[in-house]
Amino acid sequence: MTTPTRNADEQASAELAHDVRETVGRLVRRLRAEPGAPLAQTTVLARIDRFGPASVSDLAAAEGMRPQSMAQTVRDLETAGLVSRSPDPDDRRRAFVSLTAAGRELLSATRARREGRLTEAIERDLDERERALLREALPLLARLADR
Amino acid sequence: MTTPTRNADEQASAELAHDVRETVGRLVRRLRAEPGAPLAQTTVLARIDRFGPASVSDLAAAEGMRPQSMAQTVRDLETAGLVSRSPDPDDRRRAFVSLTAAGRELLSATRARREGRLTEAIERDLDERERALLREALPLLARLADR
DNA sequence: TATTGTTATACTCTATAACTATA
DNA sequence: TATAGTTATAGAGTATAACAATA
Repeated sequence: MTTPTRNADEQASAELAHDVRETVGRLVRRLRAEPGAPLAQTTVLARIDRFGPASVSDLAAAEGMRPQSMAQTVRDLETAGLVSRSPDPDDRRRAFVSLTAAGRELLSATRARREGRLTEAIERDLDERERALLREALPLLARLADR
Repeated sequence: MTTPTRNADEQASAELAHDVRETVGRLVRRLRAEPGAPLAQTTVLARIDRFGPASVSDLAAAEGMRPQSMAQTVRDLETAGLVSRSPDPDDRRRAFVSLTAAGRELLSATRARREGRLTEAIERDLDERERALLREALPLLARLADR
């Protein structure tokens, strides 16, 4: 028999793990259900707008997904005319993905609707202390994701 | 032109929203990639184990998804022999979903592997202060999901 | 050899629509 | 009428495998 403390800690961590899975699941379901462009595409669009043009590999690494998966998302965005590619002159394997005028327009329109309502919810349903708490907690979740 | 403060706040919230989307996306991708039963099934199994038998509707509400979607997950679990149903004698439309011996066994085996490693990561990569912070932050994310 | 990127394919997850049975 | 549940179907999202081109 191990010590009661050890067991209690493990139990607490297991319950926290369950709560993390459930909360994250609920949130991603909710975000996906929002009107407008698909979540994965919108996130990539917002990332390019915020951090600038990037290669498919860079985008994949930033989102923590496989390059093949990101290639699909970028292809869909390109087909929709929301991004375009310009070859990297220094490395002909690479290409920079950047927003087209249409992509910027869609992003603005989305933001006029307050970023698919998540931004609105953050402003309306959380106070400043809670927003600060959330800002502190996100890196912890990222650490769990990147372990 | 609106006040600079208003714009700065909106900007900060929009960036927080982006970070939430990205972090949650990364985490759910990582959880899905874990070996063992599919994430959605494991979560339902863990929920029944923690909170006891429940109807499909109850489970759907708890996870914030449609009853039709939960019906699929429960059907898959039943096909795999991990859960069974017992009719509610008071309401013949309803049935309680509970774990079978095989379901309990799978859950134990999963926990022997430390709950798909998320529990392990929580214990190993976070200190007590960070775990407390995470516990505080989860309800905020849930609020954003349930708004 | 390693890296960047691609297409083909398949699986998980979850939604909407349309339905049955019971309350 | 409302609620609990189901099946059918479709779409988003992402992975693995296999490949081509460039470094």
